[in-house]
Amino acid sequence: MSIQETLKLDDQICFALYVCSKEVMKQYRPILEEIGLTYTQYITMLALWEKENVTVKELGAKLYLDSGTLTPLLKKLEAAGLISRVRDQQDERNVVITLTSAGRDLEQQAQSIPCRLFEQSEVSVEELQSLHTQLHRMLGKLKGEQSQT
Amino acid sequence: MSIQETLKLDDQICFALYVCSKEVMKQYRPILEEIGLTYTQYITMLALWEKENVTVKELGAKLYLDSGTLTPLLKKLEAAGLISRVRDQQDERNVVITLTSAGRDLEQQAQSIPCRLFEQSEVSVEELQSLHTQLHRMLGKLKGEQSQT
DNA sequence: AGAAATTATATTGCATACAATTTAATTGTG
DNA sequence: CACAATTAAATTGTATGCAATATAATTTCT
Repeated sequence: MSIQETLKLDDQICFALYVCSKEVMKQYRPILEEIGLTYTQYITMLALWEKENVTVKELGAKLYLDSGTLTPLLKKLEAAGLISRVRDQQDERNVVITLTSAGRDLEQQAQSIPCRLFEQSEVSVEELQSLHTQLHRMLGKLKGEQSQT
Repeated sequence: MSIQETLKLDDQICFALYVCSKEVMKQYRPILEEIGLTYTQYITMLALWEKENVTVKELGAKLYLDSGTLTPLLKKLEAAGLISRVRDQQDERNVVITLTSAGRDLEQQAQSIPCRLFEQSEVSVEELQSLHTQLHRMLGKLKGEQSQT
């Protein structure tokens, strides 16, 4: 009776998460289009601006994506001139991702994006903060279970 | 300095939402596989168990999906014998979705799914409730903006 | 009534996601 | 050292998602 004991769509937290995530991505789309990135390409660049010279594996761990998704995506970013993909001479199994100068320059243009999104969101800082905290907590639980299995 | 004023990946609420949604869907996958549904097919069936005899348009509004996604998905559910897609005699533009008896029977097998997910989630009812409320509130804001535009 | 505008699906094209398999390189072991 | 096991990417196949376009049916408007 409390929670999760019915099949009603709007009672499903999974559905709220799914829709909320998609709607937020929809807000990003026109803004990211200005700098020529899709949403997934954007979070990939965020990860690389934070730390480059990473392998596909490391990048995938941070982004929760596997090589099946990343390989073609990284090839597109490479074709766009934002990154380079080079086999590690030390261990040829690894492909190391580096930013090009164009990729590094793009960070400046992206600086304003979080603020722009926040401003158009009508949501208070407290509410976002609280949501953020809860999502991270839940994520921790989800990851914990998996390693348990 | 407070929130959303940096490009750090883990500071982005959009990323927390995106990852959390994917991880939750990952939890569902093996359970839904038992009844032969993907996650999107599952939420589509949830919507239909609640109210059938709906058009693709109405279903799309409830699920936040357009005909480009729904048409092929509904054809698969039809091929699986769970639903029927029939042109409305009154208005041939509409396609009305109805459950077959197999589709209706499947609801029984799905009854336990929310509970099973909750039990393996390690998250408290209060936490889920709170997250759910906040997601709905944010969703309301996001939808509000769109109609404004 | 008949053309124009609108509406509901379907289709096409592009970009993810992810499981499963393949390939190539490296490591561990007898 | 040779071979099995492991590991990292890439590839293949299936299923979304969504923008843009196409198609067909209905409505509106003159």
